Amino acid sequence: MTRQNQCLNLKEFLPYRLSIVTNRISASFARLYSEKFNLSIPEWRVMAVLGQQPGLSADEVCTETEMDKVPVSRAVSKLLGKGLLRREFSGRDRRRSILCLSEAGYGMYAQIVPLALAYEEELKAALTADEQSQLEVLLEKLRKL
Amino acid sequence: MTRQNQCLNLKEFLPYRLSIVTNRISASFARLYSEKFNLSIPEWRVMAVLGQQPGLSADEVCTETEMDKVPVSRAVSKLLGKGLLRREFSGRDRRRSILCLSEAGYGMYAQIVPLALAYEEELKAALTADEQSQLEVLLEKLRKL
DNA sequence: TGCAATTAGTTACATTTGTAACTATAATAT
DNA sequence: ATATTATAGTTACAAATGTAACTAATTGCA
Repeated sequence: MTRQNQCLNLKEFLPYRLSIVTNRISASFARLYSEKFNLSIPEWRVMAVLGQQPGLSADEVCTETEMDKVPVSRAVSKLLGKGLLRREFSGRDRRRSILCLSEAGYGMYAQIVPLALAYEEELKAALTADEQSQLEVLLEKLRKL
Repeated sequence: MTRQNQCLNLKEFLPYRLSIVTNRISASFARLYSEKFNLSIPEWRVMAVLGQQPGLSADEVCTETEMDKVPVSRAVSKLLGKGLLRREFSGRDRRRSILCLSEAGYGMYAQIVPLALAYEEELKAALTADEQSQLEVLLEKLRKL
């Protein structure tokens, strides 16, 4: 048995390739909003989900974004501190928070969304229409694992 | 102009979907080797590249793995401490390190490689042959961005 | 030669992150 | 009713990470 049998070609290894590509994309998109708006990745994620679905609890933000509750809690308190978020607590269950973007938060969100969409278009522009729909299918299949 | 125009559907947003899928995959693969062999992700990456290409310098490990030199330096010193790596310094340029897996390192590497390949097979098993080759093409195109 | 600029790698410090413990409220069971 | 368990969210502490400063060796060039 030669060493070749026990060798892994990292550059062809699927999890590795996925993470290289994804990390690059995440990082360059993050630069877009962190430089201009001074938001961390978790902060942006919380804003993104609340922009679309106002009134979620912190817990619902966790499930929507697949984030842990600790980073969500920290992002929420930072966003509250910056005045980008409003928080109430449910009357029925006083543990449960009700989170919405504030006016300032919506203003910032409305500025970031076009940047995000433009960035996505830029990515898609590198792919043919067929490849774009293939990517949809592939991501969906891998997600379901 | 309605709010809908400024709204981003996070679940359909490409960078977001990519990062969810990739992070899940990375995390579940990392569990495989971190639980059994107590390796961090950077440590595994360094071992993986040296298993394939013995004798690289730390700097070359950086370029091969797309890691920063600081995490590489830390991973290397941990691996040296665990006896999984051997290090010499080049005679021609005494700054330059020459890194190889030790016997123990090869032993561990040889145990992890089959796990890695099996995990990759498991991922690929969720895809048809066509989809597998599409994924190759897509990753390559996105990488080149 | 010798002095500035580069390069390889490490260290220090601040920031981020993750795990686990904790508080407060609500639901469940006896 | 009350004790137990579960849930929402926060806090504390340890570990990981990134940026920038640092050391040591080499190169380039005047």
